[in-house]
Amino acid sequence: MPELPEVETIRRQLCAAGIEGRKITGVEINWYRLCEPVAPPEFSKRLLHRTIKKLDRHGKWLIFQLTGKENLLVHLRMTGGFYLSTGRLKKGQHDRAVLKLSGGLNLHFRDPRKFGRWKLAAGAPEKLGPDALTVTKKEFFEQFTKKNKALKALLLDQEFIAGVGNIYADEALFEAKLHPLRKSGTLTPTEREQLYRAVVKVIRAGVKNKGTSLGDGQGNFTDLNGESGGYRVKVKAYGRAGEPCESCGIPLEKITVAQRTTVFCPGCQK
DNA sequence: GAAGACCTGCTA
DNA sequence: TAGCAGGTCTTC
Repeated sequence: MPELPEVETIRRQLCAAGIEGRKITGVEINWYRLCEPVAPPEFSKRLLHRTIKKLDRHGKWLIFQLTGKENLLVHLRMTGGFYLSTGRLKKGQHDRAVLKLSGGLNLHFRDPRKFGRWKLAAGAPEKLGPDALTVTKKEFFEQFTKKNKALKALLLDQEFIAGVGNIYADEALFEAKLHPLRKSGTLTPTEREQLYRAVVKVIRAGVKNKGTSLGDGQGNFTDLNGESGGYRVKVKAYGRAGEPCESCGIPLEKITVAQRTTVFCPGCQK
């Protein structure tokens, strides 16, 4: 279920666990559609004996920078996640792949819904806008001139900003007091700035709280240690249709925008 | 745009 | 049992 903050949390924890600098000494792929652009046997062969130089991230993509010409790009999609084990390999029920690393560390990729994807590519993922965690106001405004569509659809568009998903899109629009169906081309400069600040604010809050801050108890995101976070800040819009807006008291409404469930306050968001 | 496809597990 | 899920791609 990861959006940018969840992916960033996993990245930081894998780095802290010392994944960088380790060599891939074994590869097991248990789901034939996991990898692109080649089938598991060839994919495994290309990963074997490479060293993870650095673990990077852009938007929702994890980028394993490897020695050699190709990098391993991982997208967790809806239910993907990593965890580590040591010693003799014991596979979990939903493990779709495992990388054995030097020093006896095993990196498991768990993904119940099998939506996650591993890619081998020369560079970074394509067709991504600026990363939502580090985007500058200037970049954000530049992106704005390129598209005119409903704000909710715009925020979910990874070519516009990389990393924002359904929860953080709703939270950012609530924070900015902007209606999800409002066309991006109608925003005043002040409103564009409000939206920029809101996006950065909710994404940073998510990262700070280890990606769990916006869970409302229903979410099942767990970090590397299987923890869902010791404290959480309640979401203000996502998943709260029918509840009173914490700002004006009017019940929040649920609509569908860009095929995604969208919750907003008809009183506050214009 | 909208709808379907990809998948499984959880909740109502 | 039906409906829903925090993502993205393909095809009208």
